[in-house]
Amino acid sequence: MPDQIAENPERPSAQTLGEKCLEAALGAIGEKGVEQLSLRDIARRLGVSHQAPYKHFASRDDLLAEVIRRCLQDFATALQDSERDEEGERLPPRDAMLSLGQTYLGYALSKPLEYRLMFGTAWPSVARDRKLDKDARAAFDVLKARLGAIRPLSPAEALENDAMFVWSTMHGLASILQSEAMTYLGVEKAREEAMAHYVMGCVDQTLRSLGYDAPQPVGPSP
Amino acid sequence: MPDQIAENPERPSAQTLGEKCLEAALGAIGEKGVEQLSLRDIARRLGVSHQAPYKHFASRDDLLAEVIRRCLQDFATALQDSERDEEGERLPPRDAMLSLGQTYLGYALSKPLEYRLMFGTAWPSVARDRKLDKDARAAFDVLKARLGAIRPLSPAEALENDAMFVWSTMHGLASILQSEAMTYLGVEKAREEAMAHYVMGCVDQTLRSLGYDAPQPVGPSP
DNA sequence: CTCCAGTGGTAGACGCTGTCTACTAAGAAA
DNA sequence: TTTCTTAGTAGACAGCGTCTACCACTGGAG
Repeated sequence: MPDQIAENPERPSAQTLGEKCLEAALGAIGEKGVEQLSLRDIARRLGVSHQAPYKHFASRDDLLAEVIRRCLQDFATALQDSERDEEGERLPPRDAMLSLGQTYLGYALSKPLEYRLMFGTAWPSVARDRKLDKDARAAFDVLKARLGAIRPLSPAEALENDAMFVWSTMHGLASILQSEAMTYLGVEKAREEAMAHYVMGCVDQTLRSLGYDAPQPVGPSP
Repeated sequence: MPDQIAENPERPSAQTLGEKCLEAALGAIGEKGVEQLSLRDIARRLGVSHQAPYKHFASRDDLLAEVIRRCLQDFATALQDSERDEEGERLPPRDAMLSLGQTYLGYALSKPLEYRLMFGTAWPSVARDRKLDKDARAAFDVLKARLGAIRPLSPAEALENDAMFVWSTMHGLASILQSEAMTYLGVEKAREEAMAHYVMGCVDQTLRSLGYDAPQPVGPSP
């Protein structure tokens, strides 16, 4: 059972097909939706036999899980990178938090395909075995750390609660925006952006009232 | 093209199979997930030929869309009913709003299957033709009306903005709770409920600071 | 009464899918 | 040289949605 191939880049051509499969899968999902993802289709796209992809992925769901993992890692990296500005300078904690929100929403809107794949689709059952949860947790940890930077004295549990509130709203808003929900609720496209901005303002205001107003430096006493 | 059958209950036996299909579909989805929903499977469950369901539904997606519609209607009714207490008495506006939140989350948790079907799965493409959006809008309208009851003087646009914030958070929280997200983020089951309660408290507090504190009676001036 | 159209069911076929098994060619290792 | 692994091919099978054809029953119109 291969199952764990395509990890260490030894030979160039050997790994290429597995990698090409991942790319092609993302493209295929973009064209026809994740429901229509078919191993035979991507084999056809790559001009190989319908069985070739099985040398790199144990099953259709295995390929899908791997695609999702790439997305999760890319997403977590984007969130992490939002801590610094264009010049690579670390932003002050509060600005970093706002930047995180912008990045989160921007990612969901600019890569709706990937976002839906990560958070809008039921993960294939093999996701558990493939330890996808570890990659998902990385993204949530960025959020917790960002809040913790503003209030380093807060207990971890309080930070986690607040992070859950922020995540809930951001995730809900992103889900609504990237689905056609706004459209079939009768909201015109022009107002969508304004509404999204408003909702984010609500989160900001709530955080402020929760004490995430100004950066709280580490106190002098132990 | 039949397409619009199973609407008016004329003969008892004629409509039964269509209805049975809907029930069986909901059951099948509960057992094997919406991805695995198969017309042939439900035909088998009902002991009829693999083509019999096609006399009542034009396609697999058509059946699925109809299932979703039933869920949406049931959901909207539940939200609407939350306006009254056990004795059928109308709650005061603010209490009605809180009751709506409880009902929303309770529905998502007690009927995760239906909730995911409505808001967690990509609607089949025929949903547009079948005018599912009308049913979805009914649920959102309940929320807007509930907020409007507290602040009858607010312009519709402001109410819609605030409704979007409430909906975003509630939807995000519900999505997170009914997926296994909390589990693979390492939150133990015991804390889940407390976190959900905390997040709802955040929404409540935000609404309060937005002026939805006390019921605002209709003013005397036009 | 007869005819005939519509309605709800059956059966068969087609092309698609995932996946199992067997086979082959190339290269590395013994 | 022989043998083992790897990455590909090809064939087969069952399950799926859906198209088409066929059959039985109903209820009116003539």
